[in-house]
Amino acid sequence: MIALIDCNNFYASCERVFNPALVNKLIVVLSNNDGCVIARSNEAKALGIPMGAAYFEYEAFMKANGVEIFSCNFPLYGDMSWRVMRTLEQFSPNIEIYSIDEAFLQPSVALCEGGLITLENYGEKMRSTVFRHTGIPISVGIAPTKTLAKVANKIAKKDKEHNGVFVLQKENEINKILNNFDINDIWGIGRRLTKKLNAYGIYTALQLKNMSDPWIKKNLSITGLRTVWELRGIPCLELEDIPTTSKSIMTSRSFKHPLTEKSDLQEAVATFASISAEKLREEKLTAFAVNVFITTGHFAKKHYGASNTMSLSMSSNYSADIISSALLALDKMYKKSYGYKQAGVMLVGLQAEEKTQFTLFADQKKHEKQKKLAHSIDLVNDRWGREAIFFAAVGKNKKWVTKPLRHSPRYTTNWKELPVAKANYM
DNA sequence: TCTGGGGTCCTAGGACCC
DNA sequence: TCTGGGGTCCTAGGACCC
Repeated sequence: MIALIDCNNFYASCERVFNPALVNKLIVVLSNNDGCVIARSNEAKALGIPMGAAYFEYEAFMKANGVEIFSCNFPLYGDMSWRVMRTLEQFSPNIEIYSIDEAFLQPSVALCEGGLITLENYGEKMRSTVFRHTGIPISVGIAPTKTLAKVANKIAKKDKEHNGVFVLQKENEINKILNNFDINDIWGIGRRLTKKLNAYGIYTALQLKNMSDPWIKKNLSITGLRTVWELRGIPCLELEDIPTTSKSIMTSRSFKHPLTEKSDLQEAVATFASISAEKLREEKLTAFAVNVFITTGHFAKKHYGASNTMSLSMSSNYSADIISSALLALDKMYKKSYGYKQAGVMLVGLQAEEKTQFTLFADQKKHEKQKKLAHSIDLVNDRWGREAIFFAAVGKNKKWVTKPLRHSPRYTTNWKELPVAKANYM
C-alpha cells in the first residue's frame, strides 16, 4: 500500500497560518509579477475564480467580492513545506517528497500490517500531527499503487464525510470509484489525452482500465500503459525515496513590460545564468552546456522566439563560465526591434562535481582558485542575501524586475519581517 | 497596459556507422 | 548499373506533472 499526502490549497493555507484573520476568507495567491492566479482557497474556488486566471481580468471581480490577494512568497512556502515533510518523516522512513506540497509514503509496516492500527487511523494520525505541528491541513489517500493513491486523495479532499482520509483497497470498491472518476482527473492523463480518449468514447477511469493493452500502448504509449496497469492495482511506479540528482536546472522569468534594449536582456540573462550556477553548486553538480531562450510571447503582434545551446569547453559550475557562455548564446539570437517578454537559462549535461574531467590544457590551479572563490561568494550571499556579491555582468539596473504588490512577511525565514518580534522591540 | 516557473519522460526522425 | 538491413546516438517536439 502507498499513501499520498497532499497539503490543502497549500499557498493559501500558508498565508492563513500566520494570519488567523484569514480563516474562512477568500484568498488568492498571484504568480511572479502578479500576472495570474496560482493558488486559491476553497472559498475562492467556490466563487468561480479559475486556476491561472489573469489578474487584470479578474481584479475588479475579486475586489468586489472581498478576496484577499497575495503576491507569491516562496521563501515562506518553501520553509513551511520543509516543516510538513519533517513531520511526515516521523511516520515512515520510506518517503518520497514529490513536490512542494505533496509526498508519497509507504505506511509503516510494523504498525499497519501488524494490525496494530488501521490504515484509516494511521492517516488520521498523520493529519492531526501535521496540523498540530505546522497549522497546515492535509488530505491523505491510501491505495495499492501511486496512481490509485492519487485517486483516493482526490476523494478524501472532495467528499467531506471522509474527514480528509480515504483508503481504497477492495477491487469492487475501486471499480465503483473509478466508474465515477473522470479520465481527466487521472494522474498522467492531461488535456490532450482526455480529448483523444473522449473521441473514442472513453470518459471514465473504469472504461480506460478495461481497454486492451495493445490498444493502450498504441494510442497512449508506454507511459499510458503504466498508468492503466496502476489503475488495475499493479504497481509500475516505484516509491523514489532516494532523491535523484537533477538532469537540468532552469531559471527563467517573464517581464512585466517587454524588453527592447539589448543591454537589459543581457543583464537579465546574466542574472539567470548566475542563479542557475548557484543552484548547480548547491547540488554539487557541474554542467556541460548552457541553453538560453528568449521569446516575445504568444501575445505579441510581432512574434519571435529562439533558443541556443553553447557547450562549455570543460564542464563547470563557475558563475563566470556559465555567464559568458549564456551571453554568447544570446548574441547569436538577439534581434533588434522586438519586445521580449520572457527569457531563461537552462543548464544541461549535469554531472557530479567530483567527477569533473580536466581537458588536456585545463589549468588545475586556476580551477581550484575559482572553486574557492565561488564557495566564498556563496557563503557571503547566504549570510547577507542573494547578490550581496555578484558578477558585473549581472548588473544593477534591473529594469526588468518589478516589485510585487502585496507580499506577506517571510514569517519563518526572516526575523526582521516577524510582526511579533518587531512589536517587542519597539 | 497586464497572461508563472520549474521539471520529467517518451517518440519520431535524421545522421551516421558497418 | 543495381541500391540491404540493422544498429546507435542525438535532437526536437509533444505530452505530462506540480
